[in-house]
Amino acid sequence: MTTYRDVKAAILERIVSREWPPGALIPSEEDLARAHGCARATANRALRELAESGIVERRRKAGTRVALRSARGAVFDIPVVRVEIERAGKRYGYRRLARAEHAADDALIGRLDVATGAPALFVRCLHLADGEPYQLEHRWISLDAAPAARAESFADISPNEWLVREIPYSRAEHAFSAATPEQTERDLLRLGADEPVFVIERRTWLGAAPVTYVRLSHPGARYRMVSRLGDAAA
Amino acid sequence: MTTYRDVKAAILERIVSREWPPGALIPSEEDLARAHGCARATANRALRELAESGIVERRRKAGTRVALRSARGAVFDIPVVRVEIERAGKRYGYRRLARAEHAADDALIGRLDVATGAPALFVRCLHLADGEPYQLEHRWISLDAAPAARAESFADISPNEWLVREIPYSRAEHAFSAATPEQTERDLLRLGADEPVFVIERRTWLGAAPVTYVRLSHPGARYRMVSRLGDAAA
DNA sequence: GAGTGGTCTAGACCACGTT
DNA sequence: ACGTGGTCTAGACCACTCC
Repeated sequence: MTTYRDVKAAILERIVSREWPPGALIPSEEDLARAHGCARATANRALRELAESGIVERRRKAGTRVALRSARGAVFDIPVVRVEIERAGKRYGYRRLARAEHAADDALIGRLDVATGAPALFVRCLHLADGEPYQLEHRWISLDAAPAARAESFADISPNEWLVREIPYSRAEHAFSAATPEQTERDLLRLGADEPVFVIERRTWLGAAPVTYVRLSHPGARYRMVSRLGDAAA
Repeated sequence: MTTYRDVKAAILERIVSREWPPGALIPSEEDLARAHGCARATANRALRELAESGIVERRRKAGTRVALRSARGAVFDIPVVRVEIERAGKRYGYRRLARAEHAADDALIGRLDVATGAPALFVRCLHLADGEPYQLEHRWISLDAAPAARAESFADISPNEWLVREIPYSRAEHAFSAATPEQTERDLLRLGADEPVFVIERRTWLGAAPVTYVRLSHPGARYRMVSRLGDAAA
């Protein structure tokens, strides 16, 4: 039986061998199905998945071509920080530094995408690995989207973990950057004089409603964010 | 006609409304198909795609559950730098700073994953936006995988762009980090005294053969890498 | 207009893993 | 053992877009 994986591998093999170089036209679904002795749906799934991972580009009538790829689709997993630390074989530590309820001001509106005066909860906390500062978390939670957060002190559980358990989301936006830490941040993360921070920002939505904005900073010199390996490979 | 998108949206809607909270069991493909009056294959595609974007988790026999999601699948596009600059409405500039052929030494072997003594080409160049340094590129190319690079001076075209045009790849690995620049880098990027760099590293393979390792550094305070918005949303 | 991809259907068989 | 997901088939109709 010819599977869609077989077809996918066969196509990838021709691309890799440069028999079909970047820009080349790949046979139509029907031709591929005939050549491999399978149903058109099978060839379709192979091509569709190759297109999803950016290896080929498809257009009706124009056909399927080997993509001239820049470098699309680096996929990153950002795990719960506790899991990340424990997976590295270290002891996880947690300290809540601050918790306060605010009405949204202008600065927050830009980040959390809520209306003026909307109730929001701010939490600052520190995650430690083997007692060493690992990640500093600044978090704003929309109390409209997650009213249950009002009853939670976050003294023992991090907002990160609580949200994962309690509030789903349907859309997320991430940004990565490098920054020079402010004095407070430098002290909390016990950073060296010239050491930068690696910053992950995330905003999530539940349907149309913004749920949370978080800024996670790591000691830059000791942290690397590595992408999941490409799934397109054989 | 009920499409797989309809089914997907209907499921997402119940997740978003918390009718099916994180951890909840979702009806089986067969039940969903019956409920929506569609074929099982249609329900299957809806659930499969939701699983691919990490919204649900599937296990044979155990069924499909709303995922307890950390934050998986932030997808980043890393475009050709020239395109990135031009899309921002700026004038693109390019300067090749160095080009040299080496046999791979230990340091390179760790990064490029080639054998000792394998021939490699090193290129350093600078990309500018409106005359301002934008990105510094350190590149090693395996001459086994891309022998044609030997004939290319890279005086007028960046290795980035040349590789995209000439050599396909089937797998890539990315890492992002923050770093303190060395003096040379600081000068080339015209960085302020305390300004960190945002570093993107990429390794690519063509089948089993390593193709290239590149380190791209940006002025950290002026650069943000933002993820494509989630595709799961309605 | 004609070729290509996009999708649906109804049925089938199999693999896996929980029970 | 049995229920669930994983996949294939053969055929069909439609939508887009290039010529």
